[in-house]
Amino acid sequence: MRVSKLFTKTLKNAPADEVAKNAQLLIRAGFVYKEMAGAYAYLPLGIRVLEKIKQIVREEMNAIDSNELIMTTLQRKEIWEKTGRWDNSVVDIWFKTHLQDNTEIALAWSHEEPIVEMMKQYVSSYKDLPISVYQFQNKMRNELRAKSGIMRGREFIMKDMYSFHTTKEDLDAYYERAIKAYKRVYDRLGVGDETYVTFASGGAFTKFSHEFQTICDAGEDMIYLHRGKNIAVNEEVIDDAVKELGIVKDEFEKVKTAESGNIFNFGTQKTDELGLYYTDKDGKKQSLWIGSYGVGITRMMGVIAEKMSDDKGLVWPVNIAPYMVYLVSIGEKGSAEADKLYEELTGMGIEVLYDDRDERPGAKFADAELLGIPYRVTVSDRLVESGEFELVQRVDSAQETLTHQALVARLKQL
RNA sequence: CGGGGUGUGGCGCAGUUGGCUAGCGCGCGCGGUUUGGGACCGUGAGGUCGGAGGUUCGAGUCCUCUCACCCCGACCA
Repeated sequence: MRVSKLFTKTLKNAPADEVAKNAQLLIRAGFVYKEMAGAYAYLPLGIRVLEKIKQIVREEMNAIDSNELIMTTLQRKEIWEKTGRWDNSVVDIWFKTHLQDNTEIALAWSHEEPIVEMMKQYVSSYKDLPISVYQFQNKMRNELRAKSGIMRGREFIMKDMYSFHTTKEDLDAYYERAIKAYKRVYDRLGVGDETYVTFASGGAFTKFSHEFQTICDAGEDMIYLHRGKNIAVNEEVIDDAVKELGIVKDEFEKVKTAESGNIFNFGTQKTDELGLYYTDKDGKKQSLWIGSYGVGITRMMGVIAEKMSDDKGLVWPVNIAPYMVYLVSIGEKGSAEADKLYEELTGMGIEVLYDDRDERPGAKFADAELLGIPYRVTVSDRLVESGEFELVQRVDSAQETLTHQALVARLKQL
C-alpha cells in the first residue's frame, strides 16, 4: 500500500473528548474513527489489525475442532423469553426495536440462546456430539456509559464459541483444551506473559468461571495475582477463593487488568430451557452440557494499543501489525530506488506500507513511529550512493545499515 | 441512572464586567525557497460560536429548555 493512496491522515493532536490512550493513539494514527460514544468505525489500517487478531483466534479455534459460522445481529423475542432473558429488568442492555409489522425484535448482545436454538435442527443423537461452533460477531450492548475508547463500546466484535457435550466429563475435557487454545492465542498476540487465567464468579454449575485477564492500567478489573504459583483470582471472588482453594490472600499482589476473555460452564440449564436434547445409546432423551468461550476482538486491539505504545505512538507486535515494513523514500534517487524495492518486497509477499509522499523525512519518520509498524526501511539519495539501506526496528530503535541482499534476506525471515 | 465537567473552521485552543469585522496554532489551497527527525517566507480558502427559545439598542458572552461528548460512581450473567 502506498501512503499516497491511503485516505486516512495522521493527527498531531488527539481529539479532546478522548481520554483513553488506546483511542487517542488509534484515532491519531488513523486506525479508527469515532462515530458516537462507544461506537467506532474501523479504517483500513485498523481493519488489518483486527483481521490479524481474528485470524490467530480462528486458527486456534479450528485447531480444537470448532466450526466457524456467523449468526445474525437481529434476534427474535420468543427465543429469549424461553430463558427469561428478554425482560429488561433481567438484561438491562438490550437494544430493542421492531419490524414494520410491529414484531418485536432486538439487536444481539449475546448469541447464547440463538445458537442453542439453532442446534435443535442439527443435534439429535449422541452420535452428533460433541460439537463446537464459533463466530466473530458484532455485539450490541446499550451500556449506560461507554468508556475506555474501543475497550468498552456499545458495539464491539467478539469471538464467541459454544461447545455441546453428552457428559460433564466430556465438557470438562474440552474446556481444558479451550484454555490451552486461549493461551496460545494470547501468546501469539504478544500478551501471553501478561495474561492470566483467573478465577471469577461462575455459573450455576461450577463454583468459578475462568477469565483471561491481561494486566492493563486501562482495565476495569482488579485481580489478586501470585506470579510464582501462576494463580490469579478476580477481586470479586477472592473471599470464596480463600475458602475453596485454600490460598493465602497476603501472598498475592493486587493488579489492574482488562478482561480479554471469559470461558464458563453452562451446565445443562440452557439445553432444558430451550428444549435442545439428544438421544443416547439406549434411546433415551438426554440434556446436553454446554460450554461458552469468548474473546473480545476489538477489546484486544485496544488492550494491545494501550500496552504496546510509547511517547512516539503505537508499537504493534509483529503478529498483528497492519504492515511489516514502513518504507521511507528520501530524495529523487531514493524514491526511484524505493519504488523498485517496494515492488520487489511486495512481490515476495512482504506487507509494505510505502511512504511515497512528497514529505520531509522527519514527517515520514514520525508517522512510521506513530503507526507502530515493526520495521522501517529508509532509502535515501545518500544511501543509494553507497548502495545501502537502513533498517530500524520500532520496538527498540535498533538500527542497521544493510546491503540490498542482506536487507531482503532479513525481511524474508520475518 | 446519581454527581462533576465541556461544546467556538478538519484537529487543538483564546475570546475581560454583554459592544465594533469572532481570533491563534496545526492542517488545507496557491507561489517560491527547502529536503535525514514533524521546514521557512508570502498569500488565500474555510466558522449557523452544539440546537431552540428568551432578555437587550446590541449575545460566543446573560437566562430557560434541549442535544451531544468526557470523567467519577453505579452497572458489566
